[in-house]
Amino acid sequence: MAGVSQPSGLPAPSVAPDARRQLIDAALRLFANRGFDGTSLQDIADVVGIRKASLLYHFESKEQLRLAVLDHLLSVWNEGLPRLLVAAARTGAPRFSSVIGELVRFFDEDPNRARLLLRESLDRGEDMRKRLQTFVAPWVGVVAEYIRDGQKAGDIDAHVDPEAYVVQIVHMVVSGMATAANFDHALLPPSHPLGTPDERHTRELIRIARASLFRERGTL
Amino acid sequence: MAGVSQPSGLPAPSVAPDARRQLIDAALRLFANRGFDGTSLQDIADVVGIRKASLLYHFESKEQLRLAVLDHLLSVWNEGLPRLLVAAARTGAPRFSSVIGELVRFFDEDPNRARLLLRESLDRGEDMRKRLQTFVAPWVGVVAEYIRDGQKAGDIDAHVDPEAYVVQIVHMVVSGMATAANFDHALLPPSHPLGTPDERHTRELIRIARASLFRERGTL
DNA sequence: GCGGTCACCTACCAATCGGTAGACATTCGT
DNA sequence: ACGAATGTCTACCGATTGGTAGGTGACCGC
Repeated sequence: MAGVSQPSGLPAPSVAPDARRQLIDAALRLFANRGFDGTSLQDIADVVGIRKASLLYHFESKEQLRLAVLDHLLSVWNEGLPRLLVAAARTGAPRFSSVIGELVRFFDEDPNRARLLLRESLDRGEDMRKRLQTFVAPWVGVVAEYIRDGQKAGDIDAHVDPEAYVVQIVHMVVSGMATAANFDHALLPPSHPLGTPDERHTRELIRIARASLFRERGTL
Repeated sequence: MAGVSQPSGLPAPSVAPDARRQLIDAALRLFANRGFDGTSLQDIADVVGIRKASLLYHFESKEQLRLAVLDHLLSVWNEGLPRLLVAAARTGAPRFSSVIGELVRFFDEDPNRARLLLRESLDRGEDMRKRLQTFVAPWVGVVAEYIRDGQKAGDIDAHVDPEAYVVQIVHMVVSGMATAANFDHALLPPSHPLGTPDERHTRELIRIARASLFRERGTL
């Protein structure tokens, strides 16, 4: 039935330098946009151009592919971490701009990252909690400590709850990037003197983060 | 038009008057927690205690059940809208507290609402965009107008982009409530002098919203 | 030349998916 | 009392799912 259209004798050796990598990339994109349950192994194999059975040669199960995608994402995050901590080592407003800039950049580079993270924490909260505890919690602690320094020095509002503040901002960035295209474009007029919905979204995000942090109103 | 309740003309209620309602409730919970694709009609029927075929008597397809769940959710939202607009009709700080309080309450009442909304905008952004445009955009406009009044009166920061601000805060509330249990508990220590992670989350959310809105630092 | 491993393939499987057909019982207006 | 809805059931369907079995060719060190 359903005579599978065997395209040909498949003469192409199909270089396939890093099929594994290609599969992870395709899976990231599909998982992020359709969800884990909404994506079949067939879908992923089709994108890469191999058979489903060949996919299962590289990853012994769908679950393990999921883990590989997540591991890959977190390793990319870890690569960028030093740069972020360097940014956090500055002082005052430059520090603020640098840190939040690095954060935004990571997800702006590929919004699928934000979508996947959001989906994972919806689908498998328990697993995600552990991962966040390992990969993000220490970094949150570092930034929170910088905030406490700022509070002692007097340039950061004493009412700020450092950890909770960082978590909220991260949350805002992640979920914002994940659904910005849908959410903001629906609620913000497409053309406006202040700019495109995306621009207004990002600008206001940074304004909110800054205005709710420093004691004195920032000078833009 | 979708007649909500028959004007006493139809006697029809009969034995299982709320099978439909039960199914919608169960579907909301399951869709919110496992996603649409991660939930089978069998799962939903099991929760209610009927057979899958009986479910399909009430909803002619899974897709229509999805739409019914969404319609129900938005009708509940619409029921609460007047109260929210009354809150918005106040002035100054009380207005702020009332509005954001109503918003938080809606999702706090049942966090599945936030989870479902977030999932829908990830899974079917296009559809969600239209729904938001119909049900939320007008309300965003009203609140934004109030913010503009406040800016003219001088008690709200002139740098605030009214629409973008409202969207950001709504975004923060929705995605915050949707994943609070996982996200915050992972990154905030379970016991802390400032309170539970939930308390700190909500308190900081409101602080951020307020501090980034008013020109003068609010006095709590 | 030869065995082994790698990376892919075809062909298949049991389970589950959303959905249909039709029997059966209860309740209703007439 | 009776026919018609209404709501539930059992039994089934074709398609798709994640996963397995086993074959084939290219390339490797020896």
